[in-house]
Amino acid sequence: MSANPISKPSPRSLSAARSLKPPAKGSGRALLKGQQTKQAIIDAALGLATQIGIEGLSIGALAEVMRMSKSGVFAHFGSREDLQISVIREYHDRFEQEVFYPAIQHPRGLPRLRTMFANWMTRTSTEIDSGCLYISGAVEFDDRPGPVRDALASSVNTWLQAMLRAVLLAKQSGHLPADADEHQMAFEIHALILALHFEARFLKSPGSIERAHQGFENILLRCGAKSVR
Amino acid sequence: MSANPISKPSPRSLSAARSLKPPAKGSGRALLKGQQTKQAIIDAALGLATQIGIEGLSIGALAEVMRMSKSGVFAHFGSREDLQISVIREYHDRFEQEVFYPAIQHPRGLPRLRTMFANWMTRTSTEIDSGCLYISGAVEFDDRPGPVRDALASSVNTWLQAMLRAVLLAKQSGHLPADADEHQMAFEIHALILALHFEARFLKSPGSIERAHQGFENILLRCGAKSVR
DNA sequence: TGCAAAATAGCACGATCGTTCTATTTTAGA
DNA sequence: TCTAAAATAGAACGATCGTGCTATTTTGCA
Repeated sequence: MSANPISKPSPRSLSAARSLKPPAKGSGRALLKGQQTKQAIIDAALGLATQIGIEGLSIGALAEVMRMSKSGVFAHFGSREDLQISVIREYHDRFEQEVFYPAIQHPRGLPRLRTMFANWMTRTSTEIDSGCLYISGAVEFDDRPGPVRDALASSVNTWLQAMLRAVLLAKQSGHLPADADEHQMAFEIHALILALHFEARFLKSPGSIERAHQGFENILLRCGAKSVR
Repeated sequence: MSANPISKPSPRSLSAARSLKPPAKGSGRALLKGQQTKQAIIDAALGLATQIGIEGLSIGALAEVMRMSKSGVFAHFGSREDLQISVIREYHDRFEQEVFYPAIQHPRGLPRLRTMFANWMTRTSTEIDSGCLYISGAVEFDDRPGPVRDALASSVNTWLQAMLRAVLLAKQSGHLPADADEHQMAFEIHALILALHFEARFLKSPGSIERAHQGFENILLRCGAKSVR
């Protein structure tokens, strides 16, 4: 809707706000103790969720990791659903920071598109040991309506839209021929990431990263992309 | 290992063996009552598992669907793990019947490869309302070792190997150029199926089937496939 | 330093989970 | 038809789940 396809960076998505250091005197409003632990809980919850899934996330296990009581953890969230949504938001913010923002530093067109894909791939292959919340979440909530699914779908769509826009910009910059189908390209790029995740993480088959990268180049090649690097 | 990349059809994978009719007099060994209900339980369990996942499968819910007692259901399996593995085997058999066997009726090369992909796509898009056990299972068990994961990975690998072999045969038949990279092609084909499942089932975005089909043709086009239909 | 407020702990609840045990019913074959 | 075996039911178990409720502790500010 707005000019920026990914939501503007909120204060809490900055790494400074996520630190557990005592309130920095000079930096505006400091986090109260409660907010600090809440953020720490969300961090731990994200770690658990990327391993066992959003649905598998349990308050008991989370409390054990945090060395807190169940009710102590629970009190920070109105319900389990709230916790799940908080985790999704946290993942969204990190995804933004690690994949999207670094990419839009590059000039629009193929350079930016290439960086986006590279960052996305890096994140996916980093997650070989931790799991992608968007992918596992899609499987867990594909026919389970509710606010958690909505939050998940919203984040995924936001990112896919950003990707689509990057392809479109490449076309408008003349890096791609005018008859290139940006939707088709975005679909195929997304497909490569999914295959990378599946084959690397589940099947543990080597060479998946190289194949995903090659697949990306194949798409550009077929579309007749100019040799812009 | 053997000549046939997919395991030979076992008697129990035939649809006749899955029917609940009283033992057919003339057709060899009839199923005992217990085996019939066991098969009916597995059928119902597969239905549940494709909706809520293999891990989400619970004996209580299954008993309710079957209108049986929990212990009555449980007695057919030594454990929940056994039930889960039985469900995976059932899925494997159906996948074979609906995707693999019809395809190898076609002449090797592009015709067979095209049929394989078409059947695979049909199954995936049929499953828009039920979920693919291989995909959801991969997410659920990607870092959870054990016999269930092993059974799942074995089935998936068997099918992917069959797919790879079909690509190789297309190359050997001269339908694809000699320098075509069959592993790369198989990777990209798998990717399209995953994207179809993700976008159609989770995002419910229309046109996914057409895009997956187009993606497949793009792969063939890029590789310089002969126009064999 | 004292005090209200915020954060956390402790406990209990009903529900559901997989599993085991023993009884009861149903089946299949002589 | 009779009977041993197979199939199913019923009840109970310990564990874990999310979520309230009420103390107790800790925090931040006047």
